[in-house]
Amino acid sequence: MFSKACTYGIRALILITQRSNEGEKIGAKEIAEVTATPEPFTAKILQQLSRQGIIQSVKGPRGGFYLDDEQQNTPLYTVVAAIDGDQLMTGCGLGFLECSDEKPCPMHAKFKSIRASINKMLQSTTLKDLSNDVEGGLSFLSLKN
Amino acid sequence: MFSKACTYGIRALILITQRSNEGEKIGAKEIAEVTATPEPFTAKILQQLSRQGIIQSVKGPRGGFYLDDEQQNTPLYTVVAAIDGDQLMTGCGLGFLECSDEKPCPMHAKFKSIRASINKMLQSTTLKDLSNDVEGGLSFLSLKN
DNA sequence: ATAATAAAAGACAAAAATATCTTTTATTTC
DNA sequence: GAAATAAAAGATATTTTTGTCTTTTATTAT
Repeated sequence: MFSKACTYGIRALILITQRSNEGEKIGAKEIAEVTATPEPFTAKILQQLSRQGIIQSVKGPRGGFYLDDEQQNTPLYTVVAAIDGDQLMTGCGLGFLECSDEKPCPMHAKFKSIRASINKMLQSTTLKDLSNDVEGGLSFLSLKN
Repeated sequence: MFSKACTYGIRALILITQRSNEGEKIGAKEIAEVTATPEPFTAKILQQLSRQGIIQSVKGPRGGFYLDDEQQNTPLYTVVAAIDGDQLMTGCGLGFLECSDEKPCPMHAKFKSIRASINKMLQSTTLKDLSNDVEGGLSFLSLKN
């Protein structure tokens, strides 16, 4: 469903959101450790998210990554689109370019409601939502791969 | 969502089902042309599906691929599992191994109903269903990529 | 039997995704 | 200002996916 880069990115963002709420920044090394992801690869993804304005970064001692208040309201949709593109959310399930309601591929109808619920979920779930659940003990970010 | 191999495989299977209903076999070359897929790659996927008992194949002149009656009732689930595995249907959305209802990842709850509808769709849709829609003009298999 | 046909198998090639390593730049602390 | 720190950037490596090509095997038709 999502690429590894995307799952690593989401995991990292949830953790950064948590720390940001505690007024802390967090470095790539600790992010990789806590989220069980390969550090240099995760660092690359964070770089990309920073360039795209999804996170803030500060170089140097006591530097690291954080999210400002506005960024904590970023919906998952934006994150997934930034890393994986929007093929999952808008593209044809069988990979056809010309597929549409008017000229549907054989899976078009079957896919429609599924795509709708994926989109709804991605648009209505923010980083803050996910981080709140972890904070409240409803879910866990530190699981093994 | 699906790999290219999987979308090519599904496209091919729908066409083979149509032809099988007309009592015809169809060769890899024509399959690739009609479904707009790379021929040798599609041929490889068909080989794999044949080994896995999802399609029948006959070598030599007038040979080709076809589905027997039972195989036409194969649900998409079986096809997707055969080509892509069942990570999409059963795995964790964030890629964690240990994710479960008891110890859920941050996206677990959000994903649950989506995964359920994906599974339901894949289990309840057969190759024959999809081929019937194409046959009835409700959907189209020959679209551009 | 022979020739023609079409899938099977296996080797090979290219591209994309994943992962790592090194050097540079910015920032902070002393 | 110098040293230390941590992200940015860029080069490189590995693996997986996608795609192609060649040879072999089975079948059919003549």
